[in-house]
Amino acid sequence: METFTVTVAEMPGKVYGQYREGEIMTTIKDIARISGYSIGTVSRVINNRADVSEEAREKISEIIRERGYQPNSNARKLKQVISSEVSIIVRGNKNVFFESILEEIQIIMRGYDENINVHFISETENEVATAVRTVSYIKPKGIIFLGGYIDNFRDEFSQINLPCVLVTTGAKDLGFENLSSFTTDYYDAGKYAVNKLLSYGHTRIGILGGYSADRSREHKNGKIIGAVEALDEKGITFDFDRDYEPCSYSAESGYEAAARLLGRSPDLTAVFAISDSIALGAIRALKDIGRRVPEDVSVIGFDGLTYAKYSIPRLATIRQDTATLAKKCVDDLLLRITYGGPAVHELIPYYEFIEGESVAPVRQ
Amino acid sequence: METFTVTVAEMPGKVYGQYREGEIMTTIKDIARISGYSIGTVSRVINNRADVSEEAREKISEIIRERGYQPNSNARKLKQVISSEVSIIVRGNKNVFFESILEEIQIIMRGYDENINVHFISETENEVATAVRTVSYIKPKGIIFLGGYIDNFRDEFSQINLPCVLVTTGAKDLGFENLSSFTTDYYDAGKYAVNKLLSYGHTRIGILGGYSADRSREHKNGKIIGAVEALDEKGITFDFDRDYEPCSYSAESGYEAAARLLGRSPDLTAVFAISDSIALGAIRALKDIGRRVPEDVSVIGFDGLTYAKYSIPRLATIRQDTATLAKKCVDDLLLRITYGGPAVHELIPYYEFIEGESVAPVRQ
DNA sequence: ACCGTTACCGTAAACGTTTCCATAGAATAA
DNA sequence: TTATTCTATGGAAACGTTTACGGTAACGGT
Repeated sequence: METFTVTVAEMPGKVYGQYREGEIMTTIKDIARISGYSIGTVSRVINNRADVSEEAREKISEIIRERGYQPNSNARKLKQVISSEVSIIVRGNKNVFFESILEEIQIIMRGYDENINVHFISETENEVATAVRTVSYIKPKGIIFLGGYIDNFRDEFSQINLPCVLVTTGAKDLGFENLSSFTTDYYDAGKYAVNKLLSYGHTRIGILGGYSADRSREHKNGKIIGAVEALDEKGITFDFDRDYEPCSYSAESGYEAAARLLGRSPDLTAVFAISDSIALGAIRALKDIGRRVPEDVSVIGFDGLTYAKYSIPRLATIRQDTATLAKKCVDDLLLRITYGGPAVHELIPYYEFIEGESVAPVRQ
Repeated sequence: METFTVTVAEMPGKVYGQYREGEIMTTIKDIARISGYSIGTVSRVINNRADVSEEAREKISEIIRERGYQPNSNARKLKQVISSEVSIIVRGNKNVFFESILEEIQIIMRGYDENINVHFISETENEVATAVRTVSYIKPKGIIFLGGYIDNFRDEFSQINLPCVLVTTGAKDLGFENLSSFTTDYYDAGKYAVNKLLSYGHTRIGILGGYSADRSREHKNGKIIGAVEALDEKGITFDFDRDYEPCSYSAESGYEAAARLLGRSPDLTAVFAISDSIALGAIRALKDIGRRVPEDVSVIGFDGLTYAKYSIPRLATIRQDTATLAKKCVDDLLLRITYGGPAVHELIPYYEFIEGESVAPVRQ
C-alpha cells in the first residue's frame, strides 16, 4: 500500500554543499554569547515567553536586530515535531477558480500569521497519492485540498489523520471524521443559471463541462444535475448525448467543446458553461463558426471571476463567493487544529447572477 | 509533483501544538530497532550509500516500506544546514507573465528533481524586505526573483550571498556578483511592436503601461524606450504628456488607463500596450467609449500568453519566449549552485509577432 | 602465523532549537 | 526573624537525522 518512494525531490542524493563558502551562520548560541545570557533565555525572548526580565528582553532583542539573526526554521520544526505550516494541495493545472481561492486563502493566512505551503498537482490519481505522501512527510498542522472529487482517493485520505478541509462536494459521504468540506451549493446555482436562460425564453439549452463521461442523473457535478433539474421542472428532458459536451476547465477546452456541441446541435439557442474559462473559449468558438453571441446563442458562465468583466461581450455568469469560501476553510481548519472538534460539511448558499452581454432573450 | 512553499511570514509566533493526539511517529530509531540494525546502517540504506550489504539493504527497505516510514525532513535539513530547495520570489499580484514563467520553471525543475519554494509578495517595498528576510531564514540553495526593477532594493539584495537570478533588466548595473539576469530584449521588442504599427500606416500611436511617472528618455522600461525610439527613427516625436498613460499589469488597470488616454488623445489610431492583460482591458474600454478595434484604433499587446488567442478580437501581440527564459534561469542557477562561477546577464533576442484581429491598417 | 585489505556495521557527536528542571535571589507572608 | 512563594535565569536533555570514525570479521597473501 505505502511504497517507499520518498518524494523524489526531497530524496537524498544531490546535496550541493554544507556550508556555503564565506557564509557566517549566526545561531542562538552566538546571540547568547554576545548578550551574556544563556541560550534558554534567548529562546524565551525569541518566542515571546513571559519569564524574561524587561532588561534581558531589550538587550537580547537589540542584539538579534543588529546581527540580523533569524532562528533556524529546521531546528525549530524539528523540536516542534510538526511543522508550523498548513499545506494546500491544488489539483488541476490551470483552474482559475482554484487559483482565485488560493489567493484569498493567502490573504487570510497572512492576517493570521500562518504559513502555507502549496503543492500543485495535475489530475492524475498517481499524483494525488504522491501529494498525500509528500504532505505526510512535511508534517503540516492541517491540509486544504482544492481539487474536485476525491472518491477515488479514499485510501490516500484515510491515511491522513490531520485536520483537513476540502472544497468539493461529496466529502461528507466518505465519512472521514477529520475531513471538513465547504462548497457553493452547486446544485442550486446550476439550477439558477439555467432558470435564468429559461426566463429569457430559451428552451434549447446545451451544457459544457464536467470531464466525466457519466451522463446519468447521478452525474457527480452538482451544477449539471441542477441544470438538468431546472429543465426537468419545465418539462424539458435534457438529452445528454446531444446537448452535453464534456471538457476541462480551460478556454482551450471550452473552445473545442463548444465547436463540437454546436456542430452537433446547431439549433441550440443557449449554452451553460460550468466555468468562465470554458464560456470564454465557447464564445470565441461560436464567433468562429459564425454564430453571434448573444443574438444567435446566449452563453452563461460560472465562477464570476474578474476577467469576465473585460471580455467582449461581457460575460453573464454566476458568481461564487470565493472570499467566503476561503474564509470558511481557513477558519474551520485553524479551529480544528487548535481545539479539535468535529469536521463540518457546509453548502454555501451564496451565489449571484452577474449581468452580462452574453445573454439575451431568445429570438423568435 | 513539485513542492511549493508559499510563505506568508515565517516568523516566530503562534505554535499550535507538539504531538498530535494519537499520532505515532515512526523514526529511524524504530526502523533500526525492528530491523535489528543500527541507526547508522538504516540511514545509509535511506541515503543509498555504498557500505551496506545487500541483505541489510533488502531487509531494512522492506521494513521501511511496510511501516510507511518517511524520514523527517526537518531533522535532515537541520543536519544539512542548508535546505535542498530553490526559492522563488514572485512580486506583483496578478501578473500573468510571471505566473507563466513560474509554470515553466516548475516544469523544468520537475525534470531536474529539484524542489522549489515560492513566495508571493505584493509590490510594496516593505514586502520585499520581508521576503528577503524570510528567504534567508529558509536558507535555500538559490533564489529566482520574478519582480521587475530592483533598484530600490539594493540593500535587501546586498544581504543575500546566494546564487540569485532575476528576470528583469538593469540588474547588471547593480554590480552584485551573485546576481544573474535574463530578460527578453525589451528595447528591441518594443521597437519591433511599434514598427509593426508603423508598417500599417499608423503615426498617431499611444503607449499604455509602466507604473513609473518618469517620462524621460531614461525611462526604465525597455519596451517603452524602444517604442519611442522606433517613432523617433520615423521622425515622430513621442509626447509623453499626451500619448502615454501609466498603468499596472492588469486588465482593470488597462481599462482605466485606456479610457483616460483616448479621452485625452482622441486622435490616436493605435495603442501599444506593454502587456496582454492591459491590452485586453484597453480593447474593452475602447469598445465602451465607442471606438472600434481595429477599425478605429489598432491595439497591440505584449507577452503572447495563450488566453489572448480566445479574445474577441483576437489580440495581436509580441510573444516572449517564456520557456527559454525559464530554462536559462534554472540552468544558470543550478550551475552556479553546484559549481559557482560568475553571474551572467543575458538579453534574450527571441520574440515574435503573433498575428491578431486587433491590428489593421490605418484608415484614411 | 602474521599482516593488510576489504566489506560491513555500530557508536557517538553534531546540527540549532525548545523546554523541563533546578536554583539563586528577591519579595512576601508568617 | 524564618519560611514560603515568585521571578529570572542557567543547564541540559531531547527532537530525528547524517556522518566521521573506529571496530570486527573474513579472507588472501606472504
